Amino acid sequence: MGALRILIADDHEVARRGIRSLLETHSGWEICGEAKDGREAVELGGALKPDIFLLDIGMPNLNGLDAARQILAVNPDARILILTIHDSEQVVREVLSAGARGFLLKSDAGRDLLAAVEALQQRRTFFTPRVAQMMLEGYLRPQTDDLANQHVLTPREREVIQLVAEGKTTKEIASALNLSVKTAETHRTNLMRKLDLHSVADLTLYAVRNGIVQIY
Amino acid sequence: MGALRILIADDHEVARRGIRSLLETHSGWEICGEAKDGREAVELGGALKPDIFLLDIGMPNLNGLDAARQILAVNPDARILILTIHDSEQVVREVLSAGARGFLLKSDAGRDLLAAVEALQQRRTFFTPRVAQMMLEGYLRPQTDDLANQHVLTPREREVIQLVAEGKTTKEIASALNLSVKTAETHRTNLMRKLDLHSVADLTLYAVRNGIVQIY
DNA sequence: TTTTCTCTCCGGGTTTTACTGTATGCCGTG
DNA sequence: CACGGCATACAGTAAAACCCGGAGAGAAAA
Repeated sequence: MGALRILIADDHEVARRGIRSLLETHSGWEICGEAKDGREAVELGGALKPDIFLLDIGMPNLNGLDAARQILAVNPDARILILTIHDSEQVVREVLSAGARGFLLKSDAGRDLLAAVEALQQRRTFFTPRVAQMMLEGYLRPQTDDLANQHVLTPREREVIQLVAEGKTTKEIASALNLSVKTAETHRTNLMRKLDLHSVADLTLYAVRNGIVQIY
Repeated sequence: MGALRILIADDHEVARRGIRSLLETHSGWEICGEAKDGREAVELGGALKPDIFLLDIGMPNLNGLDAARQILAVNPDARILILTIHDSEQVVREVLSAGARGFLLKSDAGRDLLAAVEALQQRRTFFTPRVAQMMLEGYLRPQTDDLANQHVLTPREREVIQLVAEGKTTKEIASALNLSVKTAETHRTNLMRKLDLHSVADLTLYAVRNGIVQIY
């Protein structure tokens, strides 16, 4: 059997070079092509028939998720690994619904990329523990897709995290929501446990990332 | 004369690899070190005395702009090239005021990185036409309240607020900056007094709004 | 030179968080 | 109906954050 043929799609040349350089340390793998956006990835995918597609999400012309859907529509056996800088639950869910077999943060790529490609080579899936955790908590229950984010946190918890992220103390939150201080505390505790976060700053960044509070 | 010694700082290993791979195509250049955040860049800079620093802006622990300021404070002859994904006028202005000799978008890096490093090697500056245009527009315009805000905080305070916004406890901050816990506390207190903010969440939002921490 | 600013450090105090539990009623699904 | 998830509420503890002071060294500005 021949080498495992991999197609890389990323709009940044330095990123493609970095990925290529990392993958080339592994024998038996071949970078059969590079695409600078999703459209090119789809076209090259049809022409080159790679075994594995390595797609960035944020690309011009056609993003990686829509590219994945198009690739899979033509070739359902394509193995797709999504590589991106974003890691909100919303993104994770979209990645999964697009049909990707793996998902990797760019910040983790240095450590996990080889393992991820190996997993896909052996027709397994690859998700970092953090993403796997999100999947367990969010995706396994029936998803109504559009309001997906709401399903991880309860409505009450979303109210609370917004107030936390806006700088309110627990006492102020309790007062604003007509709760006892103890109840507000419980919601905070549950939020931190659910999201595996352990400080107000982390909760605030989560709220920003997920559009629960407005930055501007 | 020896090789031109270059230090690379980027929190993503794939990015560092890509940059390294690109620079290694040029003879007479040597990557003397890699840093995964600004603090490491400052430390390695002191130890290795590179000719050129290649700094990403969005990095944990210490961002590239504050790292540039610290490096230049110790070694005013350091040549610094900023490499980033953001290209707002505000960012350009901060890059210039930090004392960088060059500024490059990551999306342009594949095309322009070698030329940029060459420019700095010859003790010239490098700015892409797009950035040069922004400089012209940005400098003609009197500074808005942004820059004023910038000067409200001391460099030390910016370091502290970044770490606070990244979810570090006061103890962890003290340890990271080699301070007593009391000193770290004082900086926190002063930050809150200066900015008229009164919670970690408010500090975090301030840091996000002012680009001291990266959201993604 | 005097003044101001920055960074450093400390004592002593109160308030708030973070975390671990327990518990009760409500409500919708299977 | 039983079960699970949700919202509610409480007890208690250790840690952290917050806030009030003060103070010295060194650098920069007036």
